[in-house]
Amino acid sequence: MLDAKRVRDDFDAVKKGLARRNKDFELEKFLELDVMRRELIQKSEDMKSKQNQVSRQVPILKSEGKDVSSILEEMKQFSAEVKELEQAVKEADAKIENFLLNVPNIPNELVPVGATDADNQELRTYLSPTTFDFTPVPHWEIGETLNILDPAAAAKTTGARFTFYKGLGARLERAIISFMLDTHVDKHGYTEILPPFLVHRRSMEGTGQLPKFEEDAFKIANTEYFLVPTAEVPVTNMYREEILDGKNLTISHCAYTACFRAEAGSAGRDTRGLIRQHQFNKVELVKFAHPEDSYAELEKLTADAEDILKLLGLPYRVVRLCSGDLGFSSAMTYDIEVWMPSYNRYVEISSCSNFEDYQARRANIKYKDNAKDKAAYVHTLNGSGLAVGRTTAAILENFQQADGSILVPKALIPYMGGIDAIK
RNA sequence: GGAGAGGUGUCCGAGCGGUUUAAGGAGCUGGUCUUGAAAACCAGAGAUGUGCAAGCAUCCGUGGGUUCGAAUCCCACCCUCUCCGCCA
Repeated sequence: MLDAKRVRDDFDAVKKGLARRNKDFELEKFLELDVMRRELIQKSEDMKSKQNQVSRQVPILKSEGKDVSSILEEMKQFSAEVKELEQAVKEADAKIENFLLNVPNIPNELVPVGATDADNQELRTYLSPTTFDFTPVPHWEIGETLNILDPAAAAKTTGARFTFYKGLGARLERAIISFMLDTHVDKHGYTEILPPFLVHRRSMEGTGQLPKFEEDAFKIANTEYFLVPTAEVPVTNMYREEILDGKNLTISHCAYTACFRAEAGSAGRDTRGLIRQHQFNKVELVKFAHPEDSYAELEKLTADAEDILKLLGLPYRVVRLCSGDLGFSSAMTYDIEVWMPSYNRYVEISSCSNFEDYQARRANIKYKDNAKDKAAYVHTLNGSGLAVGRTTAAILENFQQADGSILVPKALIPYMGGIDAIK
């Protein structure tokens, strides 16, 4: 969420920045609420101050043997008024918070203004789209032919948008998870986390999944638990309500979790294959950085995610999301898109974002370089490193052979127990 | 799931209705002393809101309540620990 003070003091700049999202957020309403709130605060605090003064006098007067009953009687009424005002302040606070929760982050200046993903800015490509001297087949067909994916079985046990991985399919998915984690830990210097797959409401709010996107989340019936839509939620909220030692920044974590998404509003899209599932595996990268370092860290994080695709030999490109495609909490996002032959286009496999202090303010994550410094909000970043199911799909499609077999990328062979092809 | 104990500042820990402006100790920061350090002594130190500022207000797990006044009393919830039960 945005800083109320910043919106108030730097109103025109904030309004201008947000205008690039092609939507009016009616910030003027905020100003009204803000004035109202501060008036109430002033009044209520003045009264509380008076109340405290009188209350301090009572024991003194009593010890002097004076009669205080008339004071107590008078204060009874006063106290009731204070309570009313306190309630009004609370309501005003809630209104402001509710308003700000519905205002997205201000896009970085580098973010191109645009409406849809067509306006995203391509920054670089790696390798050329894969060519075949035979007719390639989509990964869902490969999965069926090789008997390594079984969505029909999942339909029986669970429903649409789930799958069973079988045999070498399961092995491949597991190999990719291990390969990604090992690479990020050993080569890129991240600290591995294996978090809970369930979180409570406060965590979902801390990272901005709620309240705006409740319909996208799976909630466990009769509880306040949600299935994690991404490891970003538990890993970022690990540090909620903390003041971190600035010396320990940048903190870099990588985490594997299964991810669960309701995919409300995606009905009929990507219904076949591994591209859009209710449950999928992902290795996530999360960073907590000094504000002045956060954009350099975004470049590093994106490069670390790209490195996985390079090591696997998959063609991809990197785009900078335009303002219309930019996520609600993000100030700037790079999408990494892998070449997917069945789609005959690039498909998102990672989304690397700098949230600046937007998440940190909501989750109350601060840092101090020295004991005497004033605590300031950290910048949070995250990105997929990478989506595992989509990586499996990309490997099946890009490395398929004329005989229907799949060549296992060199980097994965050790993780496959030496198996170099799936037949 | 049952029974019990407990959550106080960076940490340990006292306080159980009004000089608490949260005792005391450790650690931390600065200073004195010292060639330097240690020790000793002195001083300082949090967060949030509000205000130009001085200041004021709030913060003792969380949320309510009682009271002129709550860390302290009452209610609900959360979490931790111990024992029992169950369990991968």
